[in-house]
Amino acid sequence: MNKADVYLTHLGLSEYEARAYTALLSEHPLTAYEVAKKSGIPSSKIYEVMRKLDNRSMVQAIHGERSRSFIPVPPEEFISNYRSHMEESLDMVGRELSGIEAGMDTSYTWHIKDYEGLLLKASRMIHTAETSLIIQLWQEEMNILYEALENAEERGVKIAILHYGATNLKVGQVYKHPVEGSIFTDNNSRGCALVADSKEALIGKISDRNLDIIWSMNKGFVLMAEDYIRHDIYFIKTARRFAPLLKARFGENFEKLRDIFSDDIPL
Amino acid sequence: MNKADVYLTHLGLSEYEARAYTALLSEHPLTAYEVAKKSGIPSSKIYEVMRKLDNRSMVQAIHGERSRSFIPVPPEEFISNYRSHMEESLDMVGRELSGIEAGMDTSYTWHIKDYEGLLLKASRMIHTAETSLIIQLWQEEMNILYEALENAEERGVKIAILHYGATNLKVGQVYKHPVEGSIFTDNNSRGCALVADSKEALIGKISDRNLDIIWSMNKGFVLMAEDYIRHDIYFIKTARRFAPLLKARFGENFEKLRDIFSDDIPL
DNA sequence: ACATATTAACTACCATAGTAGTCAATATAT
DNA sequence: ATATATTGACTACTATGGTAGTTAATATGT
Repeated sequence: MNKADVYLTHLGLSEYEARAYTALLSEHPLTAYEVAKKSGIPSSKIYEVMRKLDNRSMVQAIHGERSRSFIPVPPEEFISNYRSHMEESLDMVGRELSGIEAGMDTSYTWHIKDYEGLLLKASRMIHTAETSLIIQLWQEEMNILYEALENAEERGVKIAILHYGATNLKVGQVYKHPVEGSIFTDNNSRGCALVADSKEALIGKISDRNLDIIWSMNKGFVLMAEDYIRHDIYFIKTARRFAPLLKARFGENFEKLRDIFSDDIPL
Repeated sequence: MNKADVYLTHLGLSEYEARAYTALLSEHPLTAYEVAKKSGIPSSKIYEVMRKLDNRSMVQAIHGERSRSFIPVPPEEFISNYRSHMEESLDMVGRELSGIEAGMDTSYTWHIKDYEGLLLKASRMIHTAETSLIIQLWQEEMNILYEALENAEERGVKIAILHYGATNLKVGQVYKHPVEGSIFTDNNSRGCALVADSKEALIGKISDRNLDIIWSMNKGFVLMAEDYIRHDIYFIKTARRFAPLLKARFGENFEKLRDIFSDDIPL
């Protein structure tokens, strides 16, 4: 099974169906038997498989004198059909579920287990944000979410980013964190925090193969997360502005001052 | 199983999974056992079902003192996640298949069996048209395809429509066919023809429960279909312009003149 | 030419996995 | 003790992948 077939099975085709379709795409018209040979599908199975593909309107039988051959729908057409089916179903699900749904939950926490889940949640938050986004991220995640952020900014969402690592971000108000000495450089893990519209927050830690992310709309949690990022930003602004002075007064170790200044984060 | 559940199964959930999810949506948090009661799922199955929903990240277990309860992901989030998965798969399929695909087929004819297939094919043609669309449709299909046509016109596609039945279309150049006496009013069936970019054509007949539609990129076929519609349009224009004169000369029956005038269809 | 392979088209049967459904067998709680 | 909660064992149905076998046409060899 090649890559294309794998993805086709993701779309609901059986392995044989996928293989028959891709085989037919690469050369057509072919008789069922020829498709079997080309695809490695047991020739005994091929008729059933072609019948199913025909029912899905993915192939079309053309009748000759004594043989029946098949041609495939062009992939773009299959894709476009599939998409419109999907959108319709999603639409209906949305419509129906909105009727069922009880008042949204604002107190529980959601524990995200995998990296993909994290990115999905973060994307969704950025996409649905209406007024503000406060974000603390590292390069890796930032790269993935960057486009969504540009998009949000265009919509008029105010964005503040506390960025760890090299940066030349062109979106929102960016504060570069002096990575050295941060709690987040310990043991191969990096932090990650995101607050949208002061309504929902995601916060957690990404280790090499280990995720520990929490999302919630719980008001206390959101407030905490927001302040957590905000304070770090204040600290940076403070440090940036008063570094020489502070160093002179307190030595190199002036982190305790991080929450003294709390005036002008643009939100 | 209610409507929502049916649509959820279309998206790949099992019946139990769908029922458990919707039950949980309508009230949460609930323990597995409570979900079973509420949804009518055998309580012996509910733990397995909840585990699956958990794996799909559609529900989240929250642990209390002595009981484990569940909360659902908000439907919008489920839908948004599902969609992004789908789009990704479709994207990959498109990418992979474009490598496989042999040169597109221009000689075979495609026989469309069901009304849905017709609409899908027609929509796709309208959406991918680049320069021109010549269309002959009745009210029913026109209503469904209208939006796609507006869209095409905005893209700069030239559109000529031969429309059967009452019309106040605001898209393209519209010719209203004097339905009375047309071959298409016979025995409860109506015609249907569509040519895009002079490259692909769809033509056929829609009876009450019977479809007989052919699509092809075969050059002869396309030419034929295009002329077929065009001639009908010429006839209308002719009739419209010279009706009194013609009637005076040939009587009421002047249909044979339909292909004398062939000057100014705007394509 | 006649027997023997090979190809083509198609049916039948089996094993496995997932889902729906039933029936106990235990825990745990009040 | 009795309602509540959880697990396990087992049946039935269906979809899928896989193997075997049947029949007819087409080639091939001597």
